[in-house]
Amino acid sequence: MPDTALQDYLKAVYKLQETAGSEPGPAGEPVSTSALSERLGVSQASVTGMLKKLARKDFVSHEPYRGVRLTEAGRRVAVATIRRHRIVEQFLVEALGFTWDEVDEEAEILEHAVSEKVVNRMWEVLGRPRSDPHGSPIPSSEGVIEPESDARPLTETPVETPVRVTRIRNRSPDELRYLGGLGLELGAELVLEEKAPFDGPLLIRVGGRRHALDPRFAHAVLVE
Amino acid sequence: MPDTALQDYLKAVYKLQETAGSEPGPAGEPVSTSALSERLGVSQASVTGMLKKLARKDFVSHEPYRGVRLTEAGRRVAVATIRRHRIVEQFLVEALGFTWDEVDEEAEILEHAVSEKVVNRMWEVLGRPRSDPHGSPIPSSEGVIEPESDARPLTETPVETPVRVTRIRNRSPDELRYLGGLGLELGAELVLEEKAPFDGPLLIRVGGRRHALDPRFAHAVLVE
DNA sequence: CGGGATATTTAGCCTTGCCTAACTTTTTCT
DNA sequence: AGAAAAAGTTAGGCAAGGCTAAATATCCCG
Repeated sequence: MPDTALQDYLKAVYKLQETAGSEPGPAGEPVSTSALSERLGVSQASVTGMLKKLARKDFVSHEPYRGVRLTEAGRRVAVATIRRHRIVEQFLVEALGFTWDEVDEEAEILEHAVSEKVVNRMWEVLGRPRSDPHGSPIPSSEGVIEPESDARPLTETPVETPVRVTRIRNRSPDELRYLGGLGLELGAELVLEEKAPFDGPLLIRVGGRRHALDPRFAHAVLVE
Repeated sequence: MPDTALQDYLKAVYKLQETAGSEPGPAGEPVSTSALSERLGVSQASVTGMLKKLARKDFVSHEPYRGVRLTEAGRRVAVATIRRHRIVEQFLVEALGFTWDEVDEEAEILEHAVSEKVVNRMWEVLGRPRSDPHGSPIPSSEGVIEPESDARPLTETPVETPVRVTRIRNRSPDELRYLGGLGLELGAELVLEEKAPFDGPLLIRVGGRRHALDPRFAHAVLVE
């Protein structure tokens, strides 16, 4: 695909706006050059260059020195890319027997190669799933993302109350395998037993077993 | 993928060596710059440039003004690319419900995006097929291509002898739909009723129906 | 408020793969 | 054979997307 880079940048802007706790799009928080540089593994100068191009094509609005935000057109491209990514992931797991830790890497490439026709067929064959193997919602072909009920990071859940894992926002195969090893899979029941004062490890109980959980992981685990 | 162009060139050299009736590889017929230019839809100058690069990397041997042939390394890359292409095509038809005329285009892109792991899983899920939707053999993962029994072009088959369609070497969706409309599908029985003297249309009978067949199509239909 | 630290942009360069135009080699045809 | 045609190569450019180094904005803190 010729616009692999373009899609990757827009997706990164989208996710960073989202991470900032804002609606990705013209109204959300702007995203800094350095954040994009880090996320994409590319020099800041390269980011600036690409942002100018994206701004010229009206996919982002760029105020020099103050970051970018997606335009409506940019948001559409980003969401379509995320849709392809998540459907491909789900397909790799459900139809081809991959494990959840292997699929992000593969999908990162396939999301740029798979046509709308192919991805829509995959989605049909899978029975029109609403989420991917990590519990992330699959946007509709019209670009709508169903809001996630009331899932919250494990770090913000009350102590001694049973909750269920609904989503795991983590892309590292190693870390996903580690979490899976603890029994932290989608749908797993768990109880938060002890929350460290500031940013220390959490103590959780999953399937009768107790584990200490690094807060960085815990933040990526959404429960309800 | 970074080496999309490289794979496309090597695949084209492979197919052109093969078309010349020779074993693709160091021993086969050399392929001309202009043949590659036409097949790849790229200027002759561009072909020359790329051939120099491929020669530098030892994927082809290039005698200036006299064409190129694949080295053993080049053959391996070409065959692996063809394997991915054909497995993807078969998968699109068998697992995703595409029709045989739609899949070449899609596979042309996916062949560069799909990892060995993914393509091998597809092949397993399909039940280890030996050929693709057009009857073309799927190379093994070691790069071996089973020789096709004694399939011959329809143009070289004796008159009034029933034969069976084993392969259709044609990539144009329009033409494939046209052939399908005549009943010329894999496995179809047909009889060649009349062969024009030099290069005129053939008269064939398929499933009780008689059709005139342009010799260019007829050459692409292999039978046994 | 001023200045150093940090973030961002600009300038200049590289590689890929493509292009056209001009030149050279090979082929073909009389 | 010898010239015209065809095929192939070289030269010079362009757009994409990267990079580093240098210049400039912004931020933050004493």
